[in-house]
Amino acid sequence: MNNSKQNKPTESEMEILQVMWEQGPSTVREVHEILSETKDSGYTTTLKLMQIMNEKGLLNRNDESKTHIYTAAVKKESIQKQVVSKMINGLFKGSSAKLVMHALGNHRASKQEILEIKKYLDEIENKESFKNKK
Amino acid sequence: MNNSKQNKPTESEMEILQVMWEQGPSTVREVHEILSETKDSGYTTTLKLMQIMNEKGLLNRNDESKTHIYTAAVKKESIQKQVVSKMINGLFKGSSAKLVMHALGNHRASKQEILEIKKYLDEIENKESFKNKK
DNA sequence: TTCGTTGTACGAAATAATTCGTAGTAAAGT
DNA sequence: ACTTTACTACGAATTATTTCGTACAACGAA
Repeated sequence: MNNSKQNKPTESEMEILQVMWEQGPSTVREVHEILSETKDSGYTTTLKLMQIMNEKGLLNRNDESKTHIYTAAVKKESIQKQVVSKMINGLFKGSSAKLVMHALGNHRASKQEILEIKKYLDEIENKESFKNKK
Repeated sequence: MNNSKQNKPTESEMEILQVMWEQGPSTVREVHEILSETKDSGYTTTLKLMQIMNEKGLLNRNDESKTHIYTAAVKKESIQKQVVSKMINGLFKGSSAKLVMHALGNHRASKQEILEIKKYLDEIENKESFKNKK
């Protein structure tokens, strides 16, 4: 069933996943090109990493043609969830509210975003009271 | 100047910091005791880690008495900020709102917490419009 | 004083993660 | 056909992190 679980990506693997989520299916060269903008490890390093990630089930690979095409095998949302959870439980002792305020405190959100969040909060509240009524 | 920067704690170091923030100044034994509840490495492992953290400037140490007393040398808030920022920039591409909704989506917040967040959002909005008026 | 207990120090082994060198292969140019 | 170029594979070196064994010092009890 959940094959996307349990293998939590390392730091470098995360960097690669982030590129893949942005770019969609890519070759090693493409990924490496983007990575090089902010990092200076060699091409074979990226290659090796992606091979490992394939073994781990983090990436899928199509090797029909000589130049292989990789695809993210884990959903961004699932990793986000994993990371956020860990953070709430560890650093914020279970209080998502604390995390939320920290997030908003450090990265000023636009008016537009604030509205969205409020709307979202309303939805949650409604769901809550609905549940309580049942 | 900023000696609390640059040395980002490793995974295990974070665990120790979390204990220290909860408990305040502690001995190695005290920290280790708590850690053992969820982990099974030996006493000297914790000791070594804390010694390293002291060298790195993550912990301060009072060694007047035979049994040394350690204290967190970095503020919880500063590490939280660091971690949250990294996450927003990496996983959430700069949108704190996205992170916020993920956080709230995964960890149901209490009515009380939701109110707090709303209040906080109002404050932000006000600050914003104040700034704009100037 | 002599033990047993509780500590620290610290080298070094074990493990994890990252990085690269080198070999080999297919495709494209000349 | 030969050379260059663009790939993959993969072992192995390097570096980072975690873990522990062992030595030794201080302290309190017998």
